[in-house]
Amino acid sequence: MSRLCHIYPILMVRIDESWIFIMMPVKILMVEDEAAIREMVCFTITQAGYQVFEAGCVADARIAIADSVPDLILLDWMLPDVSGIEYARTLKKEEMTRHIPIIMLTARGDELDKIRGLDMGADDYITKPFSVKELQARIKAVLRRTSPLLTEDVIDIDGLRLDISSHRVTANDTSLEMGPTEFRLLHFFMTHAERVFSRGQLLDRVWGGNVYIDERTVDVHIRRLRKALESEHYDRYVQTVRGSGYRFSTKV
Amino acid sequence: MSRLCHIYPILMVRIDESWIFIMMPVKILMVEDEAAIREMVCFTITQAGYQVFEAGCVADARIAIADSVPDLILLDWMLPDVSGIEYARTLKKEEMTRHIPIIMLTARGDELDKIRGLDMGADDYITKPFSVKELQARIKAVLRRTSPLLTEDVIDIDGLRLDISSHRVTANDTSLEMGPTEFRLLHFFMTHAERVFSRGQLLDRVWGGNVYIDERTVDVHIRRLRKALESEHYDRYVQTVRGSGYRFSTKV
DNA sequence: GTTTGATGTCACGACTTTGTCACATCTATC
DNA sequence: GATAGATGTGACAAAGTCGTGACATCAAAC
Repeated sequence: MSRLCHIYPILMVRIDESWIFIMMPVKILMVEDEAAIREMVCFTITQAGYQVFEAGCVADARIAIADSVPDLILLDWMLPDVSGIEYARTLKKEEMTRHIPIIMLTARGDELDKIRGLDMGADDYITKPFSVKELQARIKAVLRRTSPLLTEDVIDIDGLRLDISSHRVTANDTSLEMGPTEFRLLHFFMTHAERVFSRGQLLDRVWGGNVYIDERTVDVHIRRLRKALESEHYDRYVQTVRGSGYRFSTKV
Repeated sequence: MSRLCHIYPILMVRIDESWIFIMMPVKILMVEDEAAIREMVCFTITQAGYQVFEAGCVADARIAIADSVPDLILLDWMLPDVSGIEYARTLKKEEMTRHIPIIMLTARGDELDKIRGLDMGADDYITKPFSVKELQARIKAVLRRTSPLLTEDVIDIDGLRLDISSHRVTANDTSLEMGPTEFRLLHFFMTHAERVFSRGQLLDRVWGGNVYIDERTVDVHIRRLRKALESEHYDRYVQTVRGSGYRFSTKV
């Protein structure tokens, strides 16, 4: 049990006396300088079953994202170094981060219209102070709108079907055999299709982070995944992006 | 009585002067903050032969579900922390819980349409106050509709037949001998086919939970079950999913 | 009291998975 | 086309996972 937690991306949430385990958790990055709000938000979204990591300023956020791409960013608009608005624009322009949904946190309601007017590409806005319920609701709504596959039990992309509850991968009704790591890797790819991930980011999201593994190991597992998919010619979906990493894509 | 209830998922129900034993009871989680209603519903559905566990709020419900996945959830729509509607939506999106049928409890009839309009994925609705018989009927109906095998007395999957009342397993009219634990294990598998269960989950559902047993014991009983099934070549339905657990499946 | 059958634990061996490495192949650039 | 850097590929040892038979214990039945 403890071993699993180290090796696999399982989130353990302690609530009172018992532990909850979450497979392949959704990662949320919170960028906020006020420690009090950070703590409150952190608690809230951990309770809701997400994995959170925090940054107090844009510089820290950049470092955090380089290590691990989040599935959603909560971004305060007043930050010590760069304004949240500017940073959101930057994120939406860069290839690596443009797909990540952003929820902006604003201090007062009357700023909301001003910020909205600036249109820096955020997917939703929430004004402080907000209730726990409101935040959870907005996170869920944004994730459902922008990344519907994240919470699906059966993911079917162009005939390649991954079923989590029966732990099976089928291609045009042919069952495909693969190891646990390849299964997790494919799951991550299918829930994050059309996006490029570096080896380090894949190690973080598929292997669970905090693991010191040679990045070239990812290459080998990519190879094994391709081998598992090649009998039904789905290996062409696992694409190499030279100099950057890998991508799962149905195009080309 | 107390020992039986702890070690095995056997429910003892007293009717008049005699005890009735129910194998592998259906687990129902009730989420409701009013203690009076909770008590009444608890009594009602225990009488009907189900096993109930209660939660006063959504936070408690989460803990309860993490320990043991129920077969049905009775969900009040007004709860202290998160509204029942929101929680129902959450449950229906997460892979672990999406297949669990939900019956919503509403305080007054005139709210019913409003709630129904929100369509949070509940399988049925019932308005307070309700009669004992009505609740029992709806539970039965929902279970029959969503998990037909759970309420069956005889389950037949591809020639493998399990008869609960006569406590017998036959394969193509050949009687198969197995121990009580293997029988319960097979029953659980056949009512939850095509899904992978970890050793911990099997211990919880087949052994009755709250028991500190070495997880490897599950392996041994899987072995005994396979041995019992192998004469008629049904052992191939009991499949190992490396790194995850076991699955009962007619495929491959 | 003895027998019988069921059950949980253990030890051993077979098998699978996994990270690393060495070498082959490819690609961009000069 | 020569070069350097990046990626693909097969092999391997170590670690992990699972199957299997044996055994001690316990409770019920005789």
